[in-house]
Amino acid sequence: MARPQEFDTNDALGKALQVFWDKGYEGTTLADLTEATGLSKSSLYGTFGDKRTLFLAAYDSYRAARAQQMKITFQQENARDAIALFFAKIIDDAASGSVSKGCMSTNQAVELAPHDAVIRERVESDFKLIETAFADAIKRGQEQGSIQSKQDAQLLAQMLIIAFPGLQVMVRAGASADSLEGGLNMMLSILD
Amino acid sequence: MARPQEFDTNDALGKALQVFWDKGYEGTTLADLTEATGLSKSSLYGTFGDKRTLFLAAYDSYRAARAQQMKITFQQENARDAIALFFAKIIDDAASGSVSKGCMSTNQAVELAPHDAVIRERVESDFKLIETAFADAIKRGQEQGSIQSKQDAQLLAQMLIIAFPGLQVMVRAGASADSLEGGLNMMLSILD
DNA sequence: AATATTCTGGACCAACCGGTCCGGAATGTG
DNA sequence: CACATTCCGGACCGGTTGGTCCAGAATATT
Repeated sequence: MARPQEFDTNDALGKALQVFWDKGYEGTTLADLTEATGLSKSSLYGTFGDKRTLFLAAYDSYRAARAQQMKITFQQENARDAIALFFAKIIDDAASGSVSKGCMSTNQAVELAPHDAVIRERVESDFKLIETAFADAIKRGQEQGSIQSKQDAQLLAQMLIIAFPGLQVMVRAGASADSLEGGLNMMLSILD
Repeated sequence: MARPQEFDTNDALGKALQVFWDKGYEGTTLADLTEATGLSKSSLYGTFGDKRTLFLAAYDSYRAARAQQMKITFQQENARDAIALFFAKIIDDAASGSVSKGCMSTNQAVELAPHDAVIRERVESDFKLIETAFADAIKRGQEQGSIQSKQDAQLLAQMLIIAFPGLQVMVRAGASADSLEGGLNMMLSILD
């Protein structure tokens, strides 16, 4: 009955996400988005609504994907390895040749969160999710013996959640993997 | 002979800085700047040049002021106290009622540094300066006994320099002082 | 093949962007 | 008091912004 959509909605959302992730909200123009997705303004608008709505959709897809990735990472049997792996992946991002975009939630914590309650809520929720994953992993590690420190799991998680955006900012600013690994390992050594 | 400037250049630069610091580069319009400084476009332009030049001047004044503050903080006799004080000041920023702007270099690491070599150089230089101050303080603390850890001072400094932007991002995103203190103290405990 | 429906490209829009410029106001000097 | 000099408000500019809209192309159904 109707003409079918010629493009893949999810694919277009993913392309838009890459731009927002890289350039931020303000730094991204509609021209950037049409170029990246290959769509015209009207298709973009008809499908996703205005710029902000598109941004939120893209950001939410990012958040869901990252949450899923994290979940998988923390399924690692050895809890201490899981935590180390989680951070190692961030640093790997710095080592890979291409320009690193860091973590979008961290970027948004800086760009929009201070003046946009909707974004701030999402950012806080993301950090909380990670902190909880840390805390759970630490408790598990303390039970299984992979984490020998008897320190309070919640406090240890609060320490790690500070390191997370720290690393992400460093990666986005162009720090080398080498210079980050040393400091990270030192911090993780407190788990032993 | 000539009509004297009616405004204080440094004062105007400071006002402009506040806006850039709060809203970022892209998020700040010339209208914001004229409103904050009370100057007209032509005065702003004649005194400081274009937006980017003004931004760099404001940013550099920020960097100089912060470097000076840091220097004073690290003059604290007890090296371990100096480090703790340095971080405590960041968290105090979160506790003070007004909206926290975080650290401008951290903000710029996210906003402009990835696509602007000039800014990136400044950001990297700032982080390096802090890392060096950490390393020096740690060595000093190890000598004087205020820092008991025998770990390599450089590695410890690399750990702390990861925490720095981490805390700043958290503060800017609106984290409470309480939730940050625990994690911070845990990290600092590695110095003991 | 005809048709109804929906997609899509690009013209179009008002508002705002950073930046320029000029004419008049203000002021220190002689 | 007159003048040279500098400051400064705001008009003005071209380009870009996010956003709207419509005419025509494309297609699943009948």
